[in-house]
Amino acid sequence: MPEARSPRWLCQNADMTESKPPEPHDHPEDVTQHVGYLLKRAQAALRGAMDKVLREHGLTVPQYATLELLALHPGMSNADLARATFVTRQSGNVVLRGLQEAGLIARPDTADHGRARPARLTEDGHARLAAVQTAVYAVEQRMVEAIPPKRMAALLTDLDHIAAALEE
Amino acid sequence: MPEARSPRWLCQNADMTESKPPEPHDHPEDVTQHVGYLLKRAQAALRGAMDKVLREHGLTVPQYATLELLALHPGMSNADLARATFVTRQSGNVVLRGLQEAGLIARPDTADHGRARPARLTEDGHARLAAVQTAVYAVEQRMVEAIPPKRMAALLTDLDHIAAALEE
DNA sequence: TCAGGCATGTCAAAGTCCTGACATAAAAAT
DNA sequence: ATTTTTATGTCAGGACTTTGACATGCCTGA
Repeated sequence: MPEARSPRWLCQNADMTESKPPEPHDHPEDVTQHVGYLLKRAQAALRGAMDKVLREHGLTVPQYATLELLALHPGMSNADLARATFVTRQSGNVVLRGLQEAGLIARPDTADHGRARPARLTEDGHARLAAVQTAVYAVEQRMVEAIPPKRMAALLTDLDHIAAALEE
Repeated sequence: MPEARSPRWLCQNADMTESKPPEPHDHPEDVTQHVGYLLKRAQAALRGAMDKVLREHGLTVPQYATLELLALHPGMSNADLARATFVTRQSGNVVLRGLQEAGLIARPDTADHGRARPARLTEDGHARLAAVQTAVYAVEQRMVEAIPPKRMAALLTDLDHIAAALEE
């Protein structure tokens, strides 16, 4: 018997009279069972947990993501980072500026090639990132432990395929 | 051989010199391979596709979600809907007000029990929802087709477990 | 060569959402 | 019965993000 996957916090004033028939896959009329809804739910939970952890270190989620990406790929430009963190260039710009004012990243005032100004972590940036990573990785660990190890690889590829299918 | 899962739009100015060693699971240093990142990527892609489709019908994503939930569970209150759509009560309130001004939902001016005012779809609300559903379900279909049917159930439960693990 | 296309960085305005706070009403605890 | 706790709706303020627009610098093709 499949256990109830519906969150039970929407049962307050609503009439839950009709019980869901099994309706195995394809198009269950219960929206909370759709892939999109579950995806959003998981992402919202992750966002909340990340926010909570990062706030103690004075960082926002996009700021942390930028730090992590710059540690892996030094020299990324604002546009690169914006695409990679799924925000607009404009938002990425304010993120970068905040990071720069905080002294965590540095980028040349003038671009030698094109207009892109490659950003890099400062000493403080590396230190701040290292300090945050333990806390963030603990959150990720909670996620990893929530799913059977055998299915991890499949989950990653499925998520990747979903993203690819929706990005055209 | 595992195909490259890294998006290649971050290879502009960054130095991609060091090639990632396989490092099967657990803690790959490439952040774009972490569960959290893939999750965010998939959700961002979904959000974008939904936005694009819903704009043609004059609805935002939270508004559509509210309509869908009200169709399934008439009588949900603002707080109920806010929780179910993963926004704050305040944001949920403006969503509901917009829907009410558009004549898609109706709720009593006075609460008979407590302060909660149960909301319901109007005739126009049902019609608008039906008009949008075909377009939205087409998007969902692209997602569903992107993953092997055998893994669908596992994916849903995995996403559910992830959300549950992060919500405490 | 040079004209168009394309990518990037940035500005201004608007929109969206959240945090913090308060008042009210039901439920629970004392 | 009174107090405390919890839940809801709402207001004001601010933080963040997006849309739209413009200027600049490569790059490709005629």
